[in-house]
Amino acid sequence: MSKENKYCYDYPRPSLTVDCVVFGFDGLSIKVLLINRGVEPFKGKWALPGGFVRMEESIDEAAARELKEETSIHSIFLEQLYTFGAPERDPRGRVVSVAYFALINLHHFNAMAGDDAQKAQWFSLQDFPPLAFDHAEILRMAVYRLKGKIRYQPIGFELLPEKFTLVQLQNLYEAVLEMPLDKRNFRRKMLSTGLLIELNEKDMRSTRKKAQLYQFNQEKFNELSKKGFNFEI
Amino acid sequence: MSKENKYCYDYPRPSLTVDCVVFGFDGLSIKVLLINRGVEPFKGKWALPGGFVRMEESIDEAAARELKEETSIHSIFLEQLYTFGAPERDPRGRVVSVAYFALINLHHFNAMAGDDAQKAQWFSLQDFPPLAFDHAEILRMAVYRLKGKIRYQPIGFELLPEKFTLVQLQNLYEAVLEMPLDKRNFRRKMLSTGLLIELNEKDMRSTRKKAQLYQFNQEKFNELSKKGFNFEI
DNA sequence: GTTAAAAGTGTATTTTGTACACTATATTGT
DNA sequence: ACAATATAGTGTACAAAATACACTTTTAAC
Repeated sequence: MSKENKYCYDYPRPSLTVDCVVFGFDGLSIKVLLINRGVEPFKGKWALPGGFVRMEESIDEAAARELKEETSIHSIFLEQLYTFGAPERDPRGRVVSVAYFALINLHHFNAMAGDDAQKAQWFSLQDFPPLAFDHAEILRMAVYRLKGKIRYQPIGFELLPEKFTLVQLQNLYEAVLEMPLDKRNFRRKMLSTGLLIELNEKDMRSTRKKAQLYQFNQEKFNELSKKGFNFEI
Repeated sequence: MSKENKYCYDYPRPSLTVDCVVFGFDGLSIKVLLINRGVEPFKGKWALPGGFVRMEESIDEAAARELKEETSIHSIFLEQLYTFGAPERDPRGRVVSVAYFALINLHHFNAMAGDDAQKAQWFSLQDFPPLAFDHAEILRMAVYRLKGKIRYQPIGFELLPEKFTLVQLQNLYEAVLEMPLDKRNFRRKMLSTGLLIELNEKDMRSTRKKAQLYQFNQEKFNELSKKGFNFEI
């Protein structure tokens, strides 16, 4: 059981895995990253990146490690979602899985993963293949969490490049919430949080009018959070 | 690993436990139910009720079973909170624990548990003993969840008897949120949800003016929830 | 019947949310 | 060079919700 085995109870026990729901945003819609399984069970099927938790690592560490091993993704927003433990969820036997919820911006992903992760592919949330195990249920819960959380935590910025325009930010919110938002009201509300740094630059990618660039003010958010400030959009 | 062992991977694996944070309300303050441990490690210390997950049961079932075994409590509000998996959280070795979050009203508890659960005791959240393992951290997260959730989900009713007065309900909210609330605003807001059934009875326990009794309208809440209604206090 | 304890009630003000349409700027095409 | 076009950016009126605030009613105890 462990080096310090004073009170060992050797009950039969479930295996423990982690599974990561990684969301990305391409400017138009939210995508989820799936892996084509190379081994049985569900060989050839699409699944969430994940794997077994090792004895010496925390489950947070296991999630980060598996994500890196399977997709080359590292150093991104990653938090625990929910633990799935129905007895028959895995045909290999009793496997309990701690699901994680991750956000990445696709430019960051392309830089990091490159052609490294051939088995990984982004899928639209409106149109994705059948998933292995109970991963469809995990994905459903992750989408629900994302929709809920983006309204009261400034996590949307994790899905955008460091410098972004208000139009990009609004497109992101509209994609996540699956509803149109009023441009003027959205801008007023977002700017009134005081969490956007207005940069001395314009967005050079546009072929039309250049948009103002902003950056998320993480320090200010941390500071305000301590004082009980609540982000709400 | 299991009867159907086609793809068995026999990695060393963590043990899996469940721990339940049970909250009760005595009319004045929120209490948490703790168990005095009869066995090592932490023998004689106070801990959250919980125990090992069995091979054939889901983790939800394990939480309900352990709660019943250790405190005689059954059929109460019980939902998953978070999974704790730091490698050194248990001196017995690698033990990952799925924490649950439960609400019960104390009259219900007394009827159910009676003198059965001598080892169990209610403690104030302001003044509780040192806890075994990382249970203080689990409790901290449960309190945080309770405070957050009571504002956007009608879970407070789980802590009250079936029939309650608005004064009782307000006292509960004030105890959970640790802040005074305005009586008239609270009543208006609560009644405007349409989720309270006004009963044709008065509270007979008071020796002064009798208060109107209400009951939570679960069916109406279910119905409204389907239509995207949001409870908010 | 006076007192005391607890329940119950309404309004004015401030803040926040919502609905809504045009102007400004930079590039493209002629 | 100028007209057309695509995108960014801007303000106000109205409705709804949150907040602040103090007295009256009821019932039992004495």
